[in-house]
Formats: sequence, structure tokens, C-alpha cells
Amino acid sequence: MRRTGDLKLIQELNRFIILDTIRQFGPISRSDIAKKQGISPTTVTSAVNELIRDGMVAEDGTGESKGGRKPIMVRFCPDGKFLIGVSITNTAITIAEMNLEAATKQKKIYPVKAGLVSDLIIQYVLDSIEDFLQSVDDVSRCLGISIIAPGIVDAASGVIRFNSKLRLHDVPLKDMAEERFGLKTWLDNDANAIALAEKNFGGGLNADNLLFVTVGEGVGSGLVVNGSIFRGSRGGAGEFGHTTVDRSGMRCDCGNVGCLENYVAWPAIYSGLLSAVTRGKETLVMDLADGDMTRITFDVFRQALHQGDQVCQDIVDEIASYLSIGIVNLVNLFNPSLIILGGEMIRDNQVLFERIQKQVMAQAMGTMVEGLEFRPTVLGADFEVKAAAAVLLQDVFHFSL
Amino acid sequence: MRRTGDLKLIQELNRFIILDTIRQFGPISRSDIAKKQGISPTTVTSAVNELIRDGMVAEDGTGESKGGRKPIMVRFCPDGKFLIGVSITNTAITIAEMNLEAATKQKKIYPVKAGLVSDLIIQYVLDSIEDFLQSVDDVSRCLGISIIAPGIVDAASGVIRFNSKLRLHDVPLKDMAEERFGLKTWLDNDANAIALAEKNFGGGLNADNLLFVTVGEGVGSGLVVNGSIFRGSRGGAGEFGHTTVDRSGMRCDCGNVGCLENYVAWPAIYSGLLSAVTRGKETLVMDLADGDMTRITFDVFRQALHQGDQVCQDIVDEIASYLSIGIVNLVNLFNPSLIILGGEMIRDNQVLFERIQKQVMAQAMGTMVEGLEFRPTVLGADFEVKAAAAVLLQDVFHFSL
DNA sequence: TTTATTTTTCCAATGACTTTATAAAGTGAT
DNA sequence: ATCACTTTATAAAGTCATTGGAAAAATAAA
Repeated sequence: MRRTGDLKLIQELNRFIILDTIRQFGPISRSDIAKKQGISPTTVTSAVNELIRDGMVAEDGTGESKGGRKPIMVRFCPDGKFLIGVSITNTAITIAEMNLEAATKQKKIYPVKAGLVSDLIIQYVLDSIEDFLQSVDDVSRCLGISIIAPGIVDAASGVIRFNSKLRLHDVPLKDMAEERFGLKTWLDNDANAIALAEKNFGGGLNADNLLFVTVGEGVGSGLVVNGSIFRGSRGGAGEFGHTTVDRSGMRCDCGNVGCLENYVAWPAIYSGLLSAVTRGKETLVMDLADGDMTRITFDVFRQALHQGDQVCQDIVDEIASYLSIGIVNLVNLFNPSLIILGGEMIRDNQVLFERIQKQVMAQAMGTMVEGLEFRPTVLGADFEVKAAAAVLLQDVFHFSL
Repeated sequence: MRRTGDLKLIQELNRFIILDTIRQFGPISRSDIAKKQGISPTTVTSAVNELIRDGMVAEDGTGESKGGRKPIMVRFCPDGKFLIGVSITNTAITIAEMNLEAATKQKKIYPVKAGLVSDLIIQYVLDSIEDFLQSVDDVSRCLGISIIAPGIVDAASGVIRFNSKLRLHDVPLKDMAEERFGLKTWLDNDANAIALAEKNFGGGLNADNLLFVTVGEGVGSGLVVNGSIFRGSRGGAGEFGHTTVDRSGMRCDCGNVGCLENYVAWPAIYSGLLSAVTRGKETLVMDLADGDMTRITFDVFRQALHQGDQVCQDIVDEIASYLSIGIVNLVNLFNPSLIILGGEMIRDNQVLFERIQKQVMAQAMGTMVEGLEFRPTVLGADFEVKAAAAVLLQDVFHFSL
């Protein structure tokens, strides 16, 4: 049943607008809030008083008089409430307590042992959250738990629909968490959440349509459309890694041919390096890995590249070429105003970054690249839990810091 | 400035919910509306009476008693208000007066002479609307004018940003029309509008994410995401025709390589037929065109195909192959639940339709094709103005008939 | 000191909603 | 046929978040 209009609705809406105004423009006086938003001073006063009672806002001294009584400034109190962010990956469960600005107050990492999959990993996630909640005081001020996970996630119903590595299939994690902890819970896809966090906390404020592309072990993408995460019909959108870029390319596990992931993700790079080595090509990677090919990692690759290794440079050229085709397709379809590149492959790889940027700007349609910007990720170490926080804050407050 | 909450807002919302309920479930009694939507009977009564005064709703006899007083049924009156739909194409301006169910009451077609471009075509559009408005009575019951046009259109600001054939660049058509006619005006891209109309009037009701693909003179696509049109950052989204499907393909005018449009749109087909003829291949098309290659049209091609012409069959195979790659990419990115195929190339071409369907279902990712449906267009002859109506009705009433 | 101005708050009025009550019009058992 | 009960529609009264106007508080400028 649709939400109908009643007095509670308009109050919620106005409280929300007023809080957002304080957050964005604070410290600010009650009078200025009223003027800025076209709400009567009376309403602002009562709303602000309530927000002060809730601990979300506090008075903050007096401002400069403009010819009369000095204004009493009010400011946003990000520590008035908090939330729990949870990130599930193949290697670790990261859990953090964060305030309303997604600043971490405490964080714990629960390692995932190899082979911990299916029901067991879900139990481990829930047990880890329970453990974490021990160290949290005043649960009444907790807005809820936000969980992000790789794979195909149906955010609306809170179900992990599919994750091949963790062997998850239709896991109603949101309901499970809500029942166990009695806290409202959100669940979303990791790349989408990171894209949202990049927009809201990472300086993508002016970009209503933002594309996040990550290249590492695999290829992922997250899409923010009109300010909120774009999800497909049942959450399964943005499988950028499995878009065809070469119709005469190699067959992929997914059933298609010429999938992007097969050309630019680490497994492809690794096998490219091996084949170069076996063909006797001169490359620094084997030296840097002490002759042990199992020790060829991203870092080794990056190091060789920085030292001018030709094999690595050729590989980067090829990655840039394939990735650019994929990104051009996305640009022509979505017309984003900001593209953020992340992941191990692009980190500390200025050459690749610039090559992609140049090629996309040249090949995408003219009207699409006007004003199109490229940026590396800026979220830093806590990006996973920040991403989780972004999902919750967007839903509760439409926050974009 | 954001809209703030006031009493008017809740009234508008409730009126809207009540009207929508009557439209969807009518004839229905006031009491049933109240129960269905959780609004008090009193509110429903006063809202319905107002809607009756506005001519949007009428009483419609009495229903069966369920043990008490007989209910007075009310029903939706689609003719209570009307709207003007305008479609701009390279060959004609089509204008229609339609009711709230997008049923045409009158329609005129204003032919566009070749070479009528730039400012002149815009003047011609406005003059045509003025002419059409002469034959409309009671402008006070007109909701407004909705215009759809090909090219890159910024719906939010009402500007045609770019149209190469009509030589339009940053034309603020919405403002021009509003100023001249004093009627609220909408402006949107044609393919997007058609996609929305297919969803709202064409039986795509259950599909919140719908993809519309048209193949004819060019390749176009429209995308409905979460029930409303997906537009890029400044309206320029869905340039499906210029997504790369073959990285080693031919260079396109747009600056990219291997663009879909170069393989599946009519100009490509036409030159393919010509080259077959000049190479002396046996084909029916020349016979059907009376030996005059300028008379080779879609119809000729279709006819030859239906008569089992091998050259045409091979071409259809190739179109299906390329188009499927493009659509698979879209499916993997957007995860739509319904794909609607339209345009001259697909009309009356069951073979192509089925081949695309089969190939996409086989090559797209497994989780994406679960429940994915394919359908041909169902809008019929007035599809252009119906599409325009869909844009307006969606914005004013969120209507989906 | 007086006056004007700005900020904040109190209070009554507004208006759209809900609840409660009432009337109208029916069903069905006695 | 009568009476008890339902269902539908509307009228009257009550609720509550808003607004506008007035008052109070605090300050600058004359």
C-alpha cells in the first residue's frame, strides 16, 4: 500500500529539509534556515528544538549581528547517532561503527578462512556482527546495519541472489540480520555502494550521473543515476565485466564471447605474463618475483612497469585499449558526467589512467564527452565501510556530505 | 528551492492516489477506495466530489449491496481533460489532441519539406501547433503540450541539445512553446518516450526496467528504469547505435570503431544489397525493384526475404548476430525484465525477431535472462503522439494505463 | 536614550486529516 | 411485517503541523 499524505508526512519532510540545510550550510541561524528554504520561522524553531533533543543538532554560540539581535547559530552533530557498516569480501568481513559523516569510530576485521562458503560464511558474518555489537554502547542511537557484498544483490528485498566464489544463492541476509539483532538492516552490492560513496563523500557532488569502474581480480562497475544507485530489475545490473568488446574474441565462462573481463582483469594479465616468459621474452617480472612465478603479484607487475619493462607496457597498452572500448560503450549509453577508476590494476598506474582517459575522450560521442571528467578513487582505506554507510545514509537522510 | 511540506502537498498526494485508484480499479465505491488505500472515508468523499467537479470522475450507477446500503460506483472520465501531443521527425510534424488515456480525438500531420532545418523547422513546429490549437475548444481543460523529438534532448531544461539531420543545437523549445501558447510544455527524446509508452500503455506494466530497441534508418534505444525514463547527465543517454560491437570493425563517423549502427541499420543493409548485386549474386531484390536500385526499400527487402531470397537471409543472419551482441551488452548492464523490438527492420520480420531472442537468451548472463521477455511493439499507428502523451501523463499523474 | 532592526518565540488561526456520530438504504432472521 | 444488524455516505467535532501576526529579546545606529 502506497504511503498516503498526512501531517506526519509533511513534518518528516520538513524536519529532513531543515536537518539537511543545517548539515550543508551550518553553522546557520534559525532565521536563515527559514529564509533559505521558505519555511516559516515558527516551524524551523520547533523542528530545530526537536533535532536538538535528538542530539543531531546543537547550538553553537552566536553569530554576527546584521543590525539587530545576534543570531544563535546551530550546527550539525554527526555523532548524535551512529551506524554499523559491514563489508563482505572473499578474504575478510570488515565491520565498523561510524557516525553520520561516515567517520569511523571503531573498526574490526574478521578474516575469512579459505573454503568458508555458503551457509557457513553467512553464519560467520552474523556471528561477527554480534561480536562487534558487544563493543557498542547505547544501541538506541544506532540507525541500523548496512551490509555490502560482491555478486548480484537484490537491495530492495535484501537478498544476495548470486555469488559464485562464496557459493551464495538467494540468501535473505537483510531479514536474517534484522531478526537476529532487532536493527533495521540494508544490503547492497559492493561496487554500487562504492560508486555512491564516491559521489556522496568523494567529491562527486556535482555529478548526478557517475560511473565507477574497478579493475583488479575481476572487472566491476557501479552506477549512480540521478543521484541514487542504479539497480537492474532484480538487482543484477552493471555486469560490466561481461560486456562484449570483440565479437570474434574468445569464449567466456558466462556463455558469451569476447567479454571484457577476459582481457583486462588480473587472471588475463597473469597468463599474459606467463606466456611472455615461456616464449622467452625479456621481462623484469621474473627477476622481481625471484624466479618464482607464483610470486608474480600486482605489486611485481606495477614495479616492473615503473621500471620501464616492455612486456608490461605492452600489456598496459592492450588493457587500455579494451577497457576504453568498454567504457566508451558505457559513456554512450549512460552519459555520465564523472568516471571514477579504481581497483588494484589502476592504483598507482598513472600511465594506464591517462591512456584510458585519452582514448575514451577521443572515441566516445562528442556530445557525451563535453564536461566529462575522470578521477581516481579518493575514499582511502576505509572505503568499504564508508560505502556501506553511504547506502544507509542515502536512504535515511539522502545525505551527501 | 526544494518543495517543502505543507497541507497542500498532502492534499495533492491524496487526490492523486484516489484518482489513480479509481482509474485502475474503477468503477469502485468510495468506501472501497478508502479501504484499499487506508484513507478515511470522509477524505475520500471530499476528494471524489472535487474530482467530479473537475470532470475527471463521474458517478456510475449503484453496485451490488454486500449486506447494507448499495454503493454508488464512481469511474474515471478520461475525457475530463485533454493534452496536445507533438512528434517531430525528419519528414513530418504530427500533432494530436488526446484524452487522459492517450486516445486520439483529432490528429493532423504537417509534412516537413526537405531542407527545412534549423530555425525554420522550429518556427514551422510552433506555427503548426498554433494552427492545431485553432481546432481545440476549451483550452482551460488542456493539461499542456508534450513534444518529442529525435536526437539528444535535455528533458529537464526542455532543450534540444543536438540533432544532426535537422541541424538543431541547444534549442530551448519548451520555453519557446510555453511563452507562445501559455501552456505548460514537456519535451523529451522520441525513443525514450516510446519506451515509456510501451511500458505504460503497451502492456509492459509489470516490467519496471524495460528496454526498447528500434532498428530502421538508424538504431535507437529507450530505457525505462524503475518506472521512469532513464536520461543521462544532460539528457544524452541511450546512444545504443554507437556502442562498439567489434573492436576490429570499421571506423564510424562518430569517431569510434565497430559501431552497431554501421552493421544493422538500413544504410548498411542497402549497401550490402548493392554489393551483392554488383558481385553478380543471385537475388530477388533487383527483380522486385524493377531493376531500379533506387527503388530498393524496406518493403522490397522484406518481400524478398519472405520469398526465401538467400542474400537477404544471409543479411538477416548478420544483423541478428551484431544486434544480439549489442543487446546482450545492454542486458548485462541494465538487467531489464522486458525487451521490446521495433522499427522498420523488425516489423513483419519474425525470423529476425526470433533469432535475436534466441541468441540473447543464450549469450547473456544466466541470472540476467531469468524471466526476461521479448515482445514486438504494440502501440500501433499513433505510437508517436501516444509516446508524447506518456511523458506528460507520467509527470502529471504517474499514469500507466 | 530612543528608534529601528533582527532574531526568536508564543499564540491564535488555518486547513486537511481522522474519529465519531448520524442518516440512508439495504440484508436476513424471527 | 418487524427488528437487528451491515454497509455506504456524509456531517460534526477533534487532532495536529503548518502559517501569520504579535510579542519578547537582543543589539546597532542615531
